[in-house]
Amino acid sequence: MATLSDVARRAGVSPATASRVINGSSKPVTDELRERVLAAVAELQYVPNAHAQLLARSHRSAVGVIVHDVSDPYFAEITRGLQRVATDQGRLLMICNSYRDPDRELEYVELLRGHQVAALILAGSGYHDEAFTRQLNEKLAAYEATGGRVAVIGRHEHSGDAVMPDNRAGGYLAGRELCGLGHQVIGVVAGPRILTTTTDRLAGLRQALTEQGRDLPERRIRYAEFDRDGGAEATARLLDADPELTAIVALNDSMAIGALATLRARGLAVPQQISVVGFDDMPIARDVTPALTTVRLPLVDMGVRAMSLVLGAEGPAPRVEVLPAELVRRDTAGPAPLAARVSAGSAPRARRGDAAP
Amino acid sequence: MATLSDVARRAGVSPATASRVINGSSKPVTDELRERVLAAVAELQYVPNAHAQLLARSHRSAVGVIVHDVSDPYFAEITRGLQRVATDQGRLLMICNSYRDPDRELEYVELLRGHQVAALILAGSGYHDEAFTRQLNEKLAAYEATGGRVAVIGRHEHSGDAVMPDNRAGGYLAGRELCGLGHQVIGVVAGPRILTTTTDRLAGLRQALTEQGRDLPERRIRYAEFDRDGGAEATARLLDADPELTAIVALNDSMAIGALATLRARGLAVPQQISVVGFDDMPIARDVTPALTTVRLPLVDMGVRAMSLVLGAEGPAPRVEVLPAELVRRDTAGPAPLAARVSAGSAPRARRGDAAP
DNA sequence: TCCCTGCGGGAAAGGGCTTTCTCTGCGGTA
DNA sequence: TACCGCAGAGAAAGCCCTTTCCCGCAGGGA
Repeated sequence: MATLSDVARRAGVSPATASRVINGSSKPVTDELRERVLAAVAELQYVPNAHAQLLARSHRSAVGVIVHDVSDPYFAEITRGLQRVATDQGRLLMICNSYRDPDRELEYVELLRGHQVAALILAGSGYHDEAFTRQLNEKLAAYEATGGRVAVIGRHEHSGDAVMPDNRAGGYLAGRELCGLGHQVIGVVAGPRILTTTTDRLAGLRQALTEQGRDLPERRIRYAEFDRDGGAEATARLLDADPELTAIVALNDSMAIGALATLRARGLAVPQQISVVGFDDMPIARDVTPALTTVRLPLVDMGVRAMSLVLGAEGPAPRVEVLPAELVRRDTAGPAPLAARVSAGSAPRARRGDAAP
Repeated sequence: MATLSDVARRAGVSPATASRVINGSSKPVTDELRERVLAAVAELQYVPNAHAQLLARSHRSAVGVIVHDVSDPYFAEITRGLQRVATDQGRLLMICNSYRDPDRELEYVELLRGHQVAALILAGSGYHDEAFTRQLNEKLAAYEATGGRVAVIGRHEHSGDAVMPDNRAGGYLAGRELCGLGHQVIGVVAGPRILTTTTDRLAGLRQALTEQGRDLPERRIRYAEFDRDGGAEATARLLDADPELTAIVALNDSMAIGALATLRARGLAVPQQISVVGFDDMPIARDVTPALTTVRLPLVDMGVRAMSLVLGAEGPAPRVEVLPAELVRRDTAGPAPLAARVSAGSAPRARRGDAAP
């Protein structure tokens, strides 16, 4: 690879001058030398060694992002938001997939710290795991001690800037909607129970059901991977255990799509025989048939906020932004089948104005 | 940030020794010193500066990847394949989204070169654009001249290692299927015409239609963005211009999903009134209703091959691997409506054994 | 006893760049 | 004429590591 001194030699100037021309330094350089340097750069196809530059400047510019999986639409949307702000500010993003493996998450924190990122964003749910949480916080604290900025998306036991989707309120919304439609026996297709996302959404849902005089026993909750196949499988187990189910809440849209697949395979009509509510409102939700009723989270906006937080001025106290969830009514949630309503007694539909907790 | 000399000082050893301990050098170090160094590392939460390391070692290890958009399922699948091989070999991947912007693609080649990547993979279609192609090739040549390895996925005017989906054969498969089902008037929902992917798929399709005595006039092709909304919009335009259409080929699955949305909105039954064939077989294809008939490309495998090519031994001549396309019959393609068949005369269904061109 | 060998450790030379500091030569002012 | 100031260029000191080279020392063979 051609180096800066190659360029300088070829142009007949010192490396210092070459560097100044190439980086558009404020220090003035005569046009003649400038020309010569530029010509040498072109002839040698010179590209500065990024590592040498980063080493020489103390300026840290890149931002590290740890997500569960960028190709998962949930994170793809968040990443879009992150990217937008980063690009506007001329920042390079280093994106790492943890694939929901806590150890890998820890490793990536180190890796990104080693790469001298100016800030770190942890997107994706926190874990219910004491030991992991402690380790993560130690690492983050060490990073912050050296001037690194950190923001988390979703609930983590980290006391710093955070943007959080209101998962609990979202769960509540889903539950209230189904109660309002007269459903009595509601099953849940849930993600891994170690994720706070799962437990928060579940808590909101449970609260809504309790308020409406229903209950949500553990046997009507099935935990599985947070993806399409996990949803399909959990739905099958749910149906086997509880044939009188009239509604299913899937704790994310991928799982909901898996649920729809299982229901279709078993010949159950949605929403006539059984209703489904998803979570997240991924882009594909409107394109499945029937179109998915789901709880929308402002994913892109979450990314935008998190990146703004981390690139903006440091606040005196940690800032926490909670972004609201919103119910999107499409075609997978309908009134409970008459038989079920009559036998169990119907509940009035919740009024639109009811507030979430 | 703590540096290596901080660690060395604290452990009471030289930086050389500290480095040897930390990197597990083959040079022996007494247990006593080793302990002291390790302790210092833990106390200081020391993480080596990756840039300094990369500068000091001449060893280049990371691999650069330029895709159109990782969150597009097409590239997500390819990336999965790339990642798998890279991870196995302990390589870091730097993934950049060009968002189908040629200039950005050029920029990223420089960026990655600057980051001293050991190899470069260009995933995503080539462009029909002389000037761009020349510039790209210059940059790639410069990179290869310094020992960099390059592989492309998809057709590019680059004479190096390549893995290519057989887009043309795929288009042919789609066309033959629809002709076999008796369709006479077939429309195409195409991606940007500047992409080789678009033109290759179109060429195969046209060949199939021509062989079966149909034609494919330009007015039955609508070019739009290669995504869901592009597909929806192109379908609408197609329908407006040619109401007697009985089949639509969408040149990728995202567009096909957009097409289905438009057809649903207009109350056209798929496949009873109109058939749809997609392309790529993205994961979601089986979950839309009706499930999408499409042309499958071995996306993950393409990624695996490309990464293997680029990390394996350098061949004497450029290697080109063509991966076959395969028709996946699901529920969106059915026989042409009787009225259309009778009025236009039906063609016999193609035999299964027919070879692609 | 002396020399050689080999082990464990440190000194120091890069790696490619940025940036401060220094130097030269010129025009302008007293 | 002497001096000052400044514009424009270069020398050189880092940035933080890795790795080669070298050195001192202990043990073994002659």
